[in-house]
Amino acid sequence: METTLPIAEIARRSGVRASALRFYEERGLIHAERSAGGQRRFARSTLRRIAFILFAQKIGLSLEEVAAELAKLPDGRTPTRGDWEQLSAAWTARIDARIAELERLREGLTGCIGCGCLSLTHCKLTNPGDRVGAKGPGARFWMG
Amino acid sequence: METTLPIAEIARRSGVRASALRFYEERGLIHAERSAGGQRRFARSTLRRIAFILFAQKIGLSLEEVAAELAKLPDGRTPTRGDWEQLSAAWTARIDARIAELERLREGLTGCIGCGCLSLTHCKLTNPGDRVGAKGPGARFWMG
DNA sequence: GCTTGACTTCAAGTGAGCTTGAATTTCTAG
DNA sequence: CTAGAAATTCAAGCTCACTTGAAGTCAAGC
Repeated sequence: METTLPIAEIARRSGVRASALRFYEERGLIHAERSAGGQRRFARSTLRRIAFILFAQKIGLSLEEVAAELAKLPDGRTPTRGDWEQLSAAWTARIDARIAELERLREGLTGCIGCGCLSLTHCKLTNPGDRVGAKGPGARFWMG
Repeated sequence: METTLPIAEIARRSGVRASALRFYEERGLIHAERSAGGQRRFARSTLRRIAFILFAQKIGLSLEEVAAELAKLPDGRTPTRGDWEQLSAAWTARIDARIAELERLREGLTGCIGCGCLSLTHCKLTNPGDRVGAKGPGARFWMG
């Protein structure tokens, strides 16, 4: 059983295109040994790293943020389950925050439709005379 | 009380930069009358339209999708509260779906860490011999 | 009338996250 | 050994959602 995998195999198993894998390597997100002829040879553990990247992207991290997270992994050894869990633990909060935001938006949608912004009747009452116009400049105060 | 507002005023009240407002107009998301000299004059109701755009973006719609939604509004008259509610009603489902996805991701994070992808111990048991590799090609089957 | 600031258009630039194409080299099966 | 599949690098291109800059016009106060 070979210990390393060529790029096409990693691409096939992860569902991530080879061009993207090269891009990730360039950005330092993954690493590959090289064959005698200079072709990439990925460790099996790279698959988990890629899974982590996809996961992180799904919950809204940029590649740069993912790189920062992955940089926290131990250098010498293959990461353990504990290593991964430590990395991902902090994300629960992030997911919760995003869920809370979406719930807030849904509230706005069914109720006031985003009080102070989208309502036609209610918010005219609470905000007579287009008072928001007097608040001065400020970026995107409607939505944060 | 003037019935229309210049671009800077709309920018100030909405928190959206003038360049973005011009961009939105170009894409047909908002509309402006023109002064004798060719300057944009926005109706007050444009503010609500912009709020709608920001709201839609927050829940993940592209500008193109927002344009499609806004195209459903009645042409002749200023949209009523009912018009807006009708537009935004369908989004509750979308928000719910996104929340459900995030909850699923959170599950994977605390439990198996995305079974079939991130676990080290458990998924080796349920998926011995790297079976995922035998499933053939397919894009991003890990995360959908 | 003049100055100043707000506004105009149009083209080009930005950044994230890749993809595509060209020219070339390496690997593998027969 | 050879054909052809798979890999390489490098530069350029793409989508989205804007921003920036240049060059010029409009509007309002003195």
